[in-house]
Amino acid sequence: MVAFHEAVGASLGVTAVDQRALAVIMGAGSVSAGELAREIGLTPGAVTGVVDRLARAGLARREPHPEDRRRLVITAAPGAFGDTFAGLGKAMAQLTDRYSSAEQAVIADWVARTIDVLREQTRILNARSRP
Amino acid sequence: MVAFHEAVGASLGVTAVDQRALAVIMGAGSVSAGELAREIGLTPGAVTGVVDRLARAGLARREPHPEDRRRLVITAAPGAFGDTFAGLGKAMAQLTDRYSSAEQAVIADWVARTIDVLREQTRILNARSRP
DNA sequence: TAATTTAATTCAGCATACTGAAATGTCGAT
DNA sequence: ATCGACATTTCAGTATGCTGAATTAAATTA
Repeated sequence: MVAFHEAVGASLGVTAVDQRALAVIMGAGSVSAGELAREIGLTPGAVTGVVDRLARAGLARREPHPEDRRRLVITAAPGAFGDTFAGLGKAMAQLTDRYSSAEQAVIADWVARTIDVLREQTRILNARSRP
Repeated sequence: MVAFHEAVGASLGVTAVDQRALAVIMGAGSVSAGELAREIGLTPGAVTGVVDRLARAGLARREPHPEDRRRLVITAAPGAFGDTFAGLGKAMAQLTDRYSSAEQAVIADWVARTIDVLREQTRILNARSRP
């Protein structure tokens, strides 16, 4: 999975950090530059570059905030990963079809819990290395 | 999962490439510096740095080749990820216990097939970006 | 034995992305 | 209307890791 993400990055000209930023953006729906900076642990100055690269790759949009003209509204571009993830989506859909709905439920449960485990372990590691 | 790997890297002072190199080393059992260079797509000069970092982190060993003294025998250090992955291993073992052996079989099957899908999609992406 | 090829390392030069600070433009409060 | 606070960008300086070439050492070939 890590190799796949590296390949996606190389293919689109974005870094690993950029992709994590995009995940944050998609998770939140939309964020400001400052929120993004706090969320991914970078300075505001670095976020400009992150959003630049995501926008250039067609993965995110940078729009003015309707009420506060200092702020940005950063959103994921609709169908952001379109071409890049189309192959994966199709292959995974095909894979899913091999299982009964009961089996799919078990798999979904396991995946959700595995994500929780990874999140927690990531938190622990990060706490250890930058306390 | 990508965030976890980044955290592992930060915690051990190794890069994403280093970790992929380690995966290659573990997969092959042992490799020479030149083989590693070809495998991960770097110049021999860069491989010196990769092995330096892996060795410094205690993840790999650099030993002389018994028959050809120009070559290196690079191996993964026994119990390489020990501390770093101990928490993950324990948590995942606990998670596994929640499922019946029939369910575990379904999950294992899905994971194996998902890995195949990711491998294939990675191959396709890499072929597209560096043809 | 001498010449050539091969393996790994070193090093200068280069590219990339981050930090920290200054600059710009905008909001809210007095 | 002015002042201070805030959001983002810009920019110089810095760190990191890669390439490509030169270097060292060892094996192979003549």
